[in-house]
Amino acid sequence: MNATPRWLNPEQQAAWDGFIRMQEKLIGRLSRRVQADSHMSPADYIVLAKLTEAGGRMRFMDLTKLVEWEKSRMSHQVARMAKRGLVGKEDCPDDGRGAFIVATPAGREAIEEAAPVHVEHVRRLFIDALTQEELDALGRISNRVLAHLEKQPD
Amino acid sequence: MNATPRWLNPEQQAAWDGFIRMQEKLIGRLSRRVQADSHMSPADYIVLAKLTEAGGRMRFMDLTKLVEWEKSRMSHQVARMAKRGLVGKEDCPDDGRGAFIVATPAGREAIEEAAPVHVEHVRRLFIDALTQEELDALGRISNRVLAHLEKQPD
DNA sequence: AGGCCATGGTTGACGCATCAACCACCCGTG
DNA sequence: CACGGGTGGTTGATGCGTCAACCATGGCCT
Repeated sequence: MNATPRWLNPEQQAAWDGFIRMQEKLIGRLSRRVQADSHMSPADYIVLAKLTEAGGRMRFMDLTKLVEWEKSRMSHQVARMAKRGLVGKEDCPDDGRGAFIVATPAGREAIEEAAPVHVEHVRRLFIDALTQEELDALGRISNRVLAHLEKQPD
Repeated sequence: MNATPRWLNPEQQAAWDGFIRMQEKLIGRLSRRVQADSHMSPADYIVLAKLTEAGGRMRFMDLTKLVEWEKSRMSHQVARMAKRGLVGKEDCPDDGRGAFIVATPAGREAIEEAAPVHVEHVRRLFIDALTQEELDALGRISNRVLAHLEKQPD
């Protein structure tokens, strides 16, 4: 309805385009590497990482909140991982609805093997591209955007 | 194999975590908004945008290269979009294998309606969070990472 | 006790992305 | 002409993410 929508100015456009392109390529490459040399999806990776960091046994919803996912996503994810033997589910005695999700030995082994490879790729593809000042700047910028998002409706 | 893998130092880790978190939330929110108020996926959006920018009619592979996708992805995407009437396919007379992909009137209308809404969300969620200097910094950083990625194997 | 909403978690359908295999046609070379 | 390799494009299987609906239990309030 707006006859002259407020398009981005060239600098804004350049920043946005560059960011999008970079983010797509970087994330894409990283997840394909993880997949290829750990036989794990990024989702598998982060779930196992957070889960084992927390001792390898957690309530479903706690884990879900920890990684900031919605429950349905986690439910599907855990189901797939359970089928592949990376985690198990146990009933919660205190709460009839609840479930614990538990890293299996295979799961622990998988993440311990994957983690150093993963960090090495992060370093190679991302960290090594930038100076520490640039990293700091990016960190600050990211946090500003995050803070902004939380104040924003929707 | 490495007894003491080179973990990231705290500043590096902070930058990486912040970036990842920001990127996930931002992209997630933006694509849900696009979906919700244009009934289009981000993939639909970018394909239609690039296609109409280029006049609304392009060879399949040219379009694929333009958006930097792999052909199978584009093939599936175009098939879905064709089914929904956003684009059409035409045979290429000069090259028996080739295909033109063409924006339909419905496709043009859809993108023209979606574009201002999209840019408004980009502005609201991202641009408005940052100063012009920060945008410039992010743009430079993105380009450095992109350049680095291109030199990197894999 | 009964009723009600919130919480914890699952399910199914659907669209998207990737991989690997495949088909069809073009073109250069012998 | 044949044939071999490269290009253009499709297909099917599989896993991931979202949405909406759903079920079961728990906790509160009267």
